[in-house]
Amino acid sequence: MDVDARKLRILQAIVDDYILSNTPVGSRTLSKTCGLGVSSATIRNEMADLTEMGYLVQPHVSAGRVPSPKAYRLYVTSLLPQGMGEEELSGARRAFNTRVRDMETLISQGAAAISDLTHYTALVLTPRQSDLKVRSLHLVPVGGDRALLVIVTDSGVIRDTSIRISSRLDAGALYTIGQMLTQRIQGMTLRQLREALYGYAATQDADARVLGGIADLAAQVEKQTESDRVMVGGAHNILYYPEYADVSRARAFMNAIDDADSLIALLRSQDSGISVRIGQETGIPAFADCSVITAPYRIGRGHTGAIAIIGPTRMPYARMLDMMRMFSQELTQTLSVKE
Amino acid sequence: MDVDARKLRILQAIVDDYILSNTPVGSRTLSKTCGLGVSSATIRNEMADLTEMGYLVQPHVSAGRVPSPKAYRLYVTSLLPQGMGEEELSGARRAFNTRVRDMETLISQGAAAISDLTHYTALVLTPRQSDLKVRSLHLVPVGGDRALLVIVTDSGVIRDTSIRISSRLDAGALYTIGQMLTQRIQGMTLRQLREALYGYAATQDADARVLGGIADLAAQVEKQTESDRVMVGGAHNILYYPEYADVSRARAFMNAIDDADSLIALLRSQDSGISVRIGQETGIPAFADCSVITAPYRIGRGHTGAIAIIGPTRMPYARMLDMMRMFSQELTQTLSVKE
DNA sequence: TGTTAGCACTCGCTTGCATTGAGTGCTAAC
DNA sequence: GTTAGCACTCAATGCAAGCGAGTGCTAACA
Repeated sequence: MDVDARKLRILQAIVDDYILSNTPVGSRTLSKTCGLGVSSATIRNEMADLTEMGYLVQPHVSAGRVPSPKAYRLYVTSLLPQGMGEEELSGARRAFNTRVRDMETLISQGAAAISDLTHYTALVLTPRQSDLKVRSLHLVPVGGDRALLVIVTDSGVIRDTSIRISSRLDAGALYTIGQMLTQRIQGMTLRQLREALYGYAATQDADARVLGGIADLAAQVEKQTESDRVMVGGAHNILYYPEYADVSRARAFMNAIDDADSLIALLRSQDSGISVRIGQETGIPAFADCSVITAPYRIGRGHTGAIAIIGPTRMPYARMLDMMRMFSQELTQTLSVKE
Repeated sequence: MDVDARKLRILQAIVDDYILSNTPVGSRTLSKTCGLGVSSATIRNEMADLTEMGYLVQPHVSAGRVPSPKAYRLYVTSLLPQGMGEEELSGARRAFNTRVRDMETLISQGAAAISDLTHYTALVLTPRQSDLKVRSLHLVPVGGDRALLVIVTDSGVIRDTSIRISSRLDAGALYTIGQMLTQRIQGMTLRQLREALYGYAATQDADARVLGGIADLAAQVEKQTESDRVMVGGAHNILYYPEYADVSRARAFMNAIDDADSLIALLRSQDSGISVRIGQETGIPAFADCSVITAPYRIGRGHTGAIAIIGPTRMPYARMLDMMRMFSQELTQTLSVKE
């Protein structure tokens, strides 16, 4: 059987309607709204075909039809209606830009901003940083046996962590050490830096030995550069969707959202462009009834972090794709202008 | 009418039972569990008295009794049963300490740790820092027209923010400026520092002028020191309590949790010790059915930050008070050992 | 005087049943 | 190929009956 133009039109109307209403859509209402000028009976015949082909599902025999994941897939791939108007989009762009001005606020507020603007749960994956080049390294005493390690990279990104130092070195000594180390490591990638630090620790290099906590330092760099971080915003937006009126489903969702590792895997597994994953395609059981829209953003030339929103499969895809595309562009631009 | 010993005993049994079961407790079950060896009829008489006195509430005439906020208040004040055993408590202490080792992790993970261990929603209020004394100030170039400002205080706490600097100063120049400023401001409180910076900006002091962004700097210091920050952890723990099986209640709760200002007010309004606020006492309408346990923690000698948990009024107070007391002690100790 | 057994009564909850109505599939006519 | 008509299905709604946990009251008892 073939999916002809009229079937497509009807399918699109069903998805559009269902996205708004969240109730199975019947043939009668459809005959009025889809604009084909055919009667409900005709629609019924077409719907029967679409059901047989797996695009529609009937909750029960006397209910309307609900789009299947397969229908959403087709819809996203080739049936997207008009997206957001330009004026609406630029409003959102302004709202977004007032909240995300640099890498720092991206990490702390980006997820919140995206979730506020989309009303979905938002994820921000920080860029994998092991390929960034080191520009300089600084040590700042913070009292006791701890110092703040600041690594400035290529794209202005800072990795700062507090590390232990063996003895009470004063600010001047730490500054000198920082300068010294900077000279040695300038231009290395963070990955190389980490390896070099482990090398220093092993060979007891005279200069490096000054820092008692050199191994600690290397370990910190490793931890910071290897493990991506993912920030979640607006997880409880999910409570506004009737699909999650049942608290146990909301709980399952929240638990999945808490599992940073699988979220990272989810965001890392994207292809280079913006992508939509529907239902099972997410690969996470708790998101079987959800869709995930992922978009990359870039820092400097190397790739790449990712942003994502998660919501019920019933999602206004056209709008959300516009939004995510815009966020991605704005972020990439904002973060590379910094350099 | 008098609240004699037996009434107290019965009230305590009712609260204990209700905390576990979340169902109105009847006279029959009570006569078996409260250990007084009296019949249900006697209990009924006592319960009638307690109801009249406002300690108990009947959802409807043929249901058991439910403790009123007044009952919880009495319970917390003078009826607390045995708290946690020492071995159980020290287990929790270990779990907590492996997750919160310093100020930094306190801010980023403290709320998560507390909520995980208590299964309630946890709040961490960062200490008001305007009274901390400045030990040193450092500037680290991070590319472009931005520098990282690190202020090291009295208690090893770091406030770091990125500020704009007018021209491209290299690391050496920034270091010198940092040293210079450190000499001038050492020993000031953060509040004094802020005022001094505004002073510099106004008088065009020769040394300070080097920093084009001095006003920016002052503003940042003000922002960082004046506005308390509150971190929330485990907000969705609330979904595990049947009191919030209705999603609209969960939503209301989440919205209240998102209102940082009122949370800060809530945590700031505590007295010096550990405190329990029940229902209306919280002063936040959305928490009318909740209790909040607040505990202060100290950094150095000045006070103080606060931690809190929020959950349904039906809360195992004895355990939670033990826990919060322990968290508070551990934090205070961990953070002052740092010095 | 305090305690207890007994009993009628209340009322939320569950179960079962009939009704409703939106929506379907099928058939026959256009 | 399209449409009108019709019988059928089934979730949802409303209603009544029965159940049972729990109460208040009264009378008897220690």
